[in-house]
Amino acid sequence: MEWQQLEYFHTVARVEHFTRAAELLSVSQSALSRSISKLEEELGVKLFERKGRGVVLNRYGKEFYAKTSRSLQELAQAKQEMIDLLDPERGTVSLAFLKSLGASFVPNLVSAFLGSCPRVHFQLFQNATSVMLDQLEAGDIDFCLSTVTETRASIEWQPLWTEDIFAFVPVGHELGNRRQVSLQELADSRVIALKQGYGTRTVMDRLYDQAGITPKIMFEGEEVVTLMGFVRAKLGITLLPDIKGVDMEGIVRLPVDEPECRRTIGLAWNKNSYLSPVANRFRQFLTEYSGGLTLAE
DNA sequence: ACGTGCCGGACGCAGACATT
DNA sequence: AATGTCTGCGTCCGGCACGT
Repeated sequence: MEWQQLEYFHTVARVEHFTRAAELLSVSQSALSRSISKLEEELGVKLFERKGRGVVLNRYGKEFYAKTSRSLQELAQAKQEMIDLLDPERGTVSLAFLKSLGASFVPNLVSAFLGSCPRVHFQLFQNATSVMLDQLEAGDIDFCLSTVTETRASIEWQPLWTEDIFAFVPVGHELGNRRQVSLQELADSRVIALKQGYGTRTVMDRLYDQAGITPKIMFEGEEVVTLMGFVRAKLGITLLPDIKGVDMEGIVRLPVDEPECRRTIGLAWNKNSYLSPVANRFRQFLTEYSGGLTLAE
């Protein structure tokens, strides 16, 4: 049984006329007649009563029509969803990103993209970098916007920009009045860190390793706001990029001069997965958008 | 008798598949 | 890769049934 046969059958059933149905379907009347005959033969039952100059569904035809209607609707809907998904003006982009980019960068990025493609739908996720890369490998998302750390065989990274990482210490800390510090000078301070798996945590671990220091990790968290709360409560220091929208009361931000503390933010995608036209368009847009930001800074 | 509509045979074309 | 064969689906056209 073919999808086309069902489409022919439903058209004839609706208009109750072979010739008019054939016109609607852009086939000859005889071709339509044969197609319906073949369907009836396959089902082993006649579906139409030949009545005068037209045809009407018999009780078997009515039954078959009712049972196949939902399937046809679902197929038509699935077809339309595929068309929408692939339409660069209307598709869906699924993007996972770092929580630290959720305060302003990603909202502004999405807003700017929707300015040129208002009908595009976004699916947004926030997770640790390793989780997002797992999602990419599984084909659950199109892109991951994160700290460039892990390299995996199936993942392609496009670095977008680099940003400084600062030491955040509580007001009253012994180095709180310094204009800049080295990581070595912070070696004795207890550390409030992001959990393992977060890209920025990986960067932090590498920096401490580079400085030959084993960090005294006092607390591991998932939210920047929580980490800052612990710092404010004088429970330790943390290393993070300068994140907009975080309450800095009771906290001092210190540039770190040794070792060079920076992280690279990049866009990752699965090079073995199909990227829809709208996803490709978004990637191109993001490249230009982040390039403009870098120039502006 | 004529017009209209369905059916079915003949034939052509294109794609799938097997063979060389 | 080229060629031959098979198969499915299309059109064309004549036959038949039925309504006016």
